[in-house]
Amino acid sequence: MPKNRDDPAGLGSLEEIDRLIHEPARLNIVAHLSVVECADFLYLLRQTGLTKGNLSSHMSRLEEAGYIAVEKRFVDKTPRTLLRLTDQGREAFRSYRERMKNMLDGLDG
Amino acid sequence: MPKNRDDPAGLGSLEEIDRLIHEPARLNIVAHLSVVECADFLYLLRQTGLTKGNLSSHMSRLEEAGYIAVEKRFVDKTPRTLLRLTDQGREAFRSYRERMKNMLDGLDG
DNA sequence: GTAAACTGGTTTGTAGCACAAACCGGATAG
DNA sequence: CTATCCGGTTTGTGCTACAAACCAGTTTAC
Repeated sequence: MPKNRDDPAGLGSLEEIDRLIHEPARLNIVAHLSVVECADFLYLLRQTGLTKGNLSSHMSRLEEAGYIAVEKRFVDKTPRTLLRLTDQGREAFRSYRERMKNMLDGLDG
Repeated sequence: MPKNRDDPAGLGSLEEIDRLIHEPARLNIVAHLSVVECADFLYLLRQTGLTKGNLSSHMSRLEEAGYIAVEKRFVDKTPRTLLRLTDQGREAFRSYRERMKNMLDGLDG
């Protein structure tokens, strides 16, 4: 790993951190999606512990960024919103984890 | 590691994330301090790439939280500000890293 | 001298954002 | 008909990260 005189802690990667993913609420959402492939609004609501409004707005932000795809359907007359990570979102998350891990690993011998 | 039916991704720890440390600018500062034990303002300014105002205000927040100790001295008629992690700050950072690592490790098999 | 520029920061103003409360359309219950 | 629940969205607000402006003191130029 590159860790030279000007970057003794190997922390250069911190400057390029993706804040859209770094935010805990969204990190929570994205991490859950990364493991289940597809989840509905209510499932994420329970798992993340977010409020509905919060989940909704973070969902919108992730969608605008192209990190998740949102599909709204009706099942038995009631709406159901399905979320899934896009390839772009999956890659962004992979990259985020890599950076973060590099930083954390670089610190404790 | 506890990873039960209600927390399939082992993400419970995200709810207790220390936002004071999680913020990239401060994570940057704290991580640097964790590795050098003691640094002055100008060194951190260069290493972190923050502006002076930014570094100053984050420094204040970390100090108020008791995470760092700030010592202001005069050296050759010019002011010098030294920062170092307190035991509390060191422990908070250790805990942060642990949570973060657990989460990241729990995701990629 | 004294004015101008530099040094080592701090304070101030503002734009953005996370959060929860209030809201909303539709389905179901009484 | 009214009320209540379901599955969310929109709105209001308080916080905060950020950089620009500022400031006390020091060195340099003249």
